[in-house]
Amino acid sequence: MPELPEVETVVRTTRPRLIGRRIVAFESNWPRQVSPSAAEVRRRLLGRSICDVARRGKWIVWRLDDASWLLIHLRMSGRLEWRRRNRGSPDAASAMGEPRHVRASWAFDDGGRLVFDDARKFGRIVQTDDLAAATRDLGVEPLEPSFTPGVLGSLLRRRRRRLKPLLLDQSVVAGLGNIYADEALFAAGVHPMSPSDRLTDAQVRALHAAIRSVLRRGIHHNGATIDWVYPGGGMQNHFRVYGRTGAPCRRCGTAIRRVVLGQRSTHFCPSCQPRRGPRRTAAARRS
DNA sequence: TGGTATGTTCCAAA
DNA sequence: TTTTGGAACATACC
Repeated sequence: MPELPEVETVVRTTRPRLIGRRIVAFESNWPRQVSPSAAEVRRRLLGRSICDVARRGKWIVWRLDDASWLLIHLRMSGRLEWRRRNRGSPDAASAMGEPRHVRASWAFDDGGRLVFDDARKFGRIVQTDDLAAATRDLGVEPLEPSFTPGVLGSLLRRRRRRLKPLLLDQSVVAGLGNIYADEALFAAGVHPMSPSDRLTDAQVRALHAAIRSVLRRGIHHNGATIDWVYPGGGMQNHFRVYGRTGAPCRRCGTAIRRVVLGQRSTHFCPSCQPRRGPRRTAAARRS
């Protein structure tokens, strides 16, 4: 379920229940996803209190009272879910709908228990004393004031890459994923295969505004519910291109096309997102 | 059965 | 050097 809006929703909904809580237990059933190691993370977490819950790109960031940090990445299928403290039989737990793929869990001093459920085991849990080092490779935060059209333009123009894979590169812009990249490119009216150094200033400004707009809309709708992984969001009802292959473009009626770029499905309107850029009027050419 | 999946990393090749 | 493609990770769903 995890792109920036979904992660932000998780952060906002878990924050009030996590801040001030002391961690009294940590368990991991899939040590490969825990760094530096499950034992070390448990040793470092036990007894610590959570001072803040934030987000950096697609990472959930817990600040602990010893100035250390716990980072959680949901990757493709991770989710955090509150459970009551497990004190019944396994049957009782399953009757309560215990998630089927619990890979890790935290118990807190108020009796709460948070589980990390992750069918595909791609998720990551990282303990660190150096947040800056741990997030060194992440690019600009697209909703921060520092993300300006000028910044985006310079990020795009100092490379020559196709726009779609570039937007998915977390070291360039942190937080965009396959859904919101497609939606942003549509909203900006630019073709996903456009070379990043060939956009006009107007196109850069449009893409900048589109990125912020689709992410804000995603957050407003609590993210998108796409499959069995993430319930609760409503943004999927507002997609203009993602998952709409063959359906008529809501703006012009042209059938939405799907291509594969960088091994990812890419959806776009061939009419609203022309490869050669929008037609320029004679007046615009003269100016 | 095969294709697809909201993510990332690593390596090879162009 | 930069960019791209493929495989890998692991599981579920249609």
